[in-house]
Amino acid sequence: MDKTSIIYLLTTFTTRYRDNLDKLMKEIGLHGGQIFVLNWLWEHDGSNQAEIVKSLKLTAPTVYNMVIRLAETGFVEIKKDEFDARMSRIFLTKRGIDIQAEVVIQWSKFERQTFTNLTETEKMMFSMLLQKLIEESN
Amino acid sequence: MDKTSIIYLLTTFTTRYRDNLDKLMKEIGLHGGQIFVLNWLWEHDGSNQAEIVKSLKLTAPTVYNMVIRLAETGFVEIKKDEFDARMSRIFLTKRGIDIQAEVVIQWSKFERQTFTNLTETEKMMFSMLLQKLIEESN
DNA sequence: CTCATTTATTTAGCCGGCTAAATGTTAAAT
DNA sequence: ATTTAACATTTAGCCGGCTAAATAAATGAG
Repeated sequence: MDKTSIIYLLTTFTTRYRDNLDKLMKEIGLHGGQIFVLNWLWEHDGSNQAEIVKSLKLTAPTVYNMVIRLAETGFVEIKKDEFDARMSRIFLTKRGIDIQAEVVIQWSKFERQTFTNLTETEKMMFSMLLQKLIEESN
Repeated sequence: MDKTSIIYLLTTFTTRYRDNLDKLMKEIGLHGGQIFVLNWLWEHDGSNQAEIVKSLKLTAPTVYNMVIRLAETGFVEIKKDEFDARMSRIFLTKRGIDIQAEVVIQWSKFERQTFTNLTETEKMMFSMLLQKLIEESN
């Protein structure tokens, strides 16, 4: 349980990581989590919340809040489905579409910044290990 | 920006990771973040908040809230410092001391569970890469 | 000694996670 | 046709992060 333990390292890293993501996205008027919702919508405009929940492996209330905030800031619009009154569909606004270019820039800036200290080989190794770590928790 | 991107993997993993930690610690009546505060106090009983902030690399309000909650649930006690009225010192209660044994058990259970899919070599590799990743962000 | 600065904590408010439980709607079973 | 089950969303409330700004107390400069 000392500070060089892998759990300690991981916890420190994950906190820092999310914070850095947030800071970079804040520069273009977005919050850290929102880009994943947008990223899904860029390929699946008009999704309902349930699809986003499934795709991002988050819970309904989490996605609900993110969608609401994206709507409040004008990146998406929420419309009731005409056939199924239970669900609503999320549509990108012009702003939601246009922001993609900026997100791509920040995204790659973030990736570069996060992995500066790693060689390309190390990065691939890290990616491979992450995949193994994720697989298990399914 | 596709789903196999390393940023995606990392975000998925970090979310899952924190959630798993929380679930395991909940079993013994603690929240995920609290064990790091306790872990510091087990070695530095009577610290003030500022020391915890520095040690865990978090912000003052974050630590403040965690300490308050630990006090509310009876793991620590907060006492005003006799010489410096600005600060208070955090002392472990009997409960705060006794919980250590259980935390150690959950901690190692968590580590085992998180890294089941990795060989010992891979785990060391992962740890080494993490250290590199953390160093940079200082 | 006084006043400005630093230090330690607290308050208020936001985001991204979560669980539990309430609504409302649709689909399925009998 | 009615009742039950499943589904999609919403509400309420909590934790762990954060920033910005308010207190309050101690320290340092002159």
